[in-house]
Amino acid sequence: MSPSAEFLPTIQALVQAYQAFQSCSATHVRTLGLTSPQFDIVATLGNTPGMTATELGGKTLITKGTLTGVVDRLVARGWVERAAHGSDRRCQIIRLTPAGEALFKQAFPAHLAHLARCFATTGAAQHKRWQTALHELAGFFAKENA
Amino acid sequence: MSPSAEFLPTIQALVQAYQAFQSCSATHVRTLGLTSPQFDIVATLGNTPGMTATELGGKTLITKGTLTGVVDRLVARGWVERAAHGSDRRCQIIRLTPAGEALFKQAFPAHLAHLARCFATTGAAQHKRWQTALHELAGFFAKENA
DNA sequence: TGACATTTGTTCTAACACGAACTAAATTGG
DNA sequence: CCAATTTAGTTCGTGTTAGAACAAATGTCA
Repeated sequence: MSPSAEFLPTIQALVQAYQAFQSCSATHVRTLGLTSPQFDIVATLGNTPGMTATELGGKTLITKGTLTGVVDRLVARGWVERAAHGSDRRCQIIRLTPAGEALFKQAFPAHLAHLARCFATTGAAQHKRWQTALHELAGFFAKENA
Repeated sequence: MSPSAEFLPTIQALVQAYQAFQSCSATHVRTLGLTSPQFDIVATLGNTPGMTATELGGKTLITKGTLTGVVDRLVARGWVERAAHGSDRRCQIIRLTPAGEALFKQAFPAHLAHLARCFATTGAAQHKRWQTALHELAGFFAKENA
C-alpha cells in the first residue's frame, strides 16, 4: 500500500505536540477571560501604536475573514478600537484602547509566566534544537504551497 | 519585561509548522471532497470493523461534542453508519459503509502520496530526529495538564 | 486620462472546536 | 437490591476557521 510512510509518525507527533500546546495554553488563557486568538491579538497590539488588519493578520496567522469577527468581539468588549488610516482610506488602524492596554499589562506577563513554568527545566540548547527541527519541517510543507 | 522568554520562538515555530502542515494537507484533502476531520475519521475507520465514538475520538483527537457533528455529516453522505453495540447499550459502533470503504481505498492512498511528495527528499534519520524533538516538546505541555 | 488590475476589509456559508449541561445506560458500594 | 456515581453520546452556546464573493479605494500603464 503505502510506499514507505515513514513520515506518518512525524505528522502524528507534530499534531500531538501542537494540540498539547494549544490545550495547555488555551486553558490558561481562558482563566484570563480571553480566547486564544483574542489573547494573540491583544499580545500583538501591546506596546505598539496599532497596525492595519492585514499586518495584524500576518503576525497572528489569522485569515482576514476570521480577523474581522475576532476584532469585532474585542471592540465590543472595549479592549480594541478601529481608527482611520491617514493616507489610505481602505485601511484601518487597529489598536488597543486604554482598557486594552491595562488588560495587556496584566494578562501578557501572567500567561508568559504560565508558559515559562512548562519550560522550567529546559535550556537554550534544547530550544535551538527544537526550533531548527520545526523550521525544517515547516519548510517542507511551505515548499508544496509555492 | 519577560524573564527570559527563550521559549517564545519555539512556540512560534511550532505553530508555524503546524499551520503549514494543516494548510498543505487540508487544501489537498478538499480536492477529494472531504474536510480534514472527515478525512481523519475515514482514514481511522478504514481497514477496521468499526469502533465506538469514544475510541474514535481518542484516535483522531476530536472532542466527543465535535465528533457527533462530524459523524452526522459523514452519515448524511452515506460514507459512515452507526450500529448498535452488542453488550453496552450506551455505545455505538461507528464504521464505514461500502461506499465509505470505496472512498477510503481511493482517497487514503491519494493523500498519502501527496504527503509523500512533501517529504520526497528526506530520510529516515531526519524523521527520527523530528519525532524525538516533537515528542519531547509535547511532553513538556502534557506535564502541565496532569 | 481612463480601462484594468490589485489591495483592503467585510459579509456569507459551511464546518469545526470546546466546555457545560443533559439523558440514558451501566457500574459501584453498602 | 438499591442509591450514588460514572460513563457514553447528544445538544447547546459561543467562538474560531477557511474560502469565496463582494464593494470601495488605490495603483498601473498605455
